[in-house]
Amino acid sequence: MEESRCENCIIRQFNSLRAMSKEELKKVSDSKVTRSIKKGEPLFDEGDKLNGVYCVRNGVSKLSKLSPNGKDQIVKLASKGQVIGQRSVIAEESANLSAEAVSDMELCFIPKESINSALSNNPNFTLEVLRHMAHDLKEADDVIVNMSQKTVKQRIAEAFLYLKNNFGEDEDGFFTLTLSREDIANVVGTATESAIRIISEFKKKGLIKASGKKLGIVDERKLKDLAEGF
Amino acid sequence: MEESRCENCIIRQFNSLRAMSKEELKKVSDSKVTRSIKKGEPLFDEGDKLNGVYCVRNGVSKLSKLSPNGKDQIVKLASKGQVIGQRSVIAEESANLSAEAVSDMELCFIPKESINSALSNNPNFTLEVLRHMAHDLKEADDVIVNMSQKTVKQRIAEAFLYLKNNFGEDEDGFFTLTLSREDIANVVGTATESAIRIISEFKKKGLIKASGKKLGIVDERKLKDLAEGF
DNA sequence: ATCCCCAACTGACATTTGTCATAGAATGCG
DNA sequence: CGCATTCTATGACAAATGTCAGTTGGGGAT
Repeated sequence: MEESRCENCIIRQFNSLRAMSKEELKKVSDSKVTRSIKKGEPLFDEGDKLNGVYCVRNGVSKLSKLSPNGKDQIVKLASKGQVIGQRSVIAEESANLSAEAVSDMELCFIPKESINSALSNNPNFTLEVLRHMAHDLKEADDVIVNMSQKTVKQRIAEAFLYLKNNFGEDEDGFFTLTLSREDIANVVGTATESAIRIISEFKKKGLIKASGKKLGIVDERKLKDLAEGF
Repeated sequence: MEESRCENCIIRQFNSLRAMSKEELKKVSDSKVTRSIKKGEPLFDEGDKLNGVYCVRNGVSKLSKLSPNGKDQIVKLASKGQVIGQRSVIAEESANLSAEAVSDMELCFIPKESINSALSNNPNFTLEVLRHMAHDLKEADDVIVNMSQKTVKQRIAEAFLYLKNNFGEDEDGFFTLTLSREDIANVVGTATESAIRIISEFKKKGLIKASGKKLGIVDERKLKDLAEGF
């Protein structure tokens, strides 16, 4: 069971927990709860009060928000090493987004008390969290620009590049993370049918490939050009 | 000149500077430089290295980003009490957005050294900044959802409500902040002509009013319904 | 005042995107 | 294995939005 101690967990190297002291990590480790979630199961819903944060050990979760017209917008995909729910815990607000597993997941739940105590006692940790959030904010601003200024076609091209760069591909060049067409549509903010049509078009043009539900990139250069508007 | 000392500045009550200690504020006050900017003048550009942050005393600045297709997307409007450039200074990155005055402005430039020293020495301040950034991040997520799921008409309706709620109106019910049609278009992420057409439509329907360049809300109820999709 | 210029506006049209309907393919389940 | 259900796909059409072209009008400069 030694590997399940936060002090020894490699995952934390990727997130703000690395700025915690030995003692703080011990406290976190003692209070944490490991959870397994199957693909399709919810982690929490928009409006829920979060009593802590989730540190992703394995798998991917989609963070989405329901718009008034009834459609889901996926705002972020969180995978290994990412911490989910920080924002709500820090701002002491209920969750702004809902989280659901898009692949089987393992995560550690860390009660907010552990986080809060570190935040008020360890300036290094706070600063580290702050830096992370500053980075997230920049990414969010970029997404705003993409969403409002790029065409659906450009955004889907970007989504493909994003899937490759963030989650990788297998030996055959297919994405490690398999998303449904509906999820892809919800990432780029369009109708499922539109997404499917454009994916078919990309396939015909030889930019991407598909096998069953798996998708992969064939011509990255052209896809990049397309995303930039050429 | 007493009023120009940060220690006595009311403005700071609205932002994270309120969490600074007396001594820190003194240091900030000694190192700060007051700047006046006329409407239309730039504060800094995307990619610039910021050597500090700006605290807005008066006026409004638009923070925008150029998309690859050559159009400007306004991501945020910053007014009295807001701090501009925090994100870049904290993340130690160059500016992700460019800033330009949309009305005459007065601001205080605070060198990053003062900020950084407070960040590493005063956990309360760091936490306060963190909370602010968490709030900004939530707002950004909401904007993402709006941008990708709402129609241009809905977004323009929202923009009007936003202008009223954030910058107020004069005794005749016109917005305190006057934006050009182009700026409005860039806030909601659409073509200037589309924005103008929809504004005309709203005028005809008696939802809003216009006098010269000034705009104002007539029927807030209906405008809200429209923004929500009814 | 007059001219000039840029912002505001309008029309016509092309393009993009959403919606509805339907059919085939894949998947899970008894 | 066969059925039901969900996902993928495609066509036809409607609606939303962008683009281009041209007109109007008000404010500032001289």
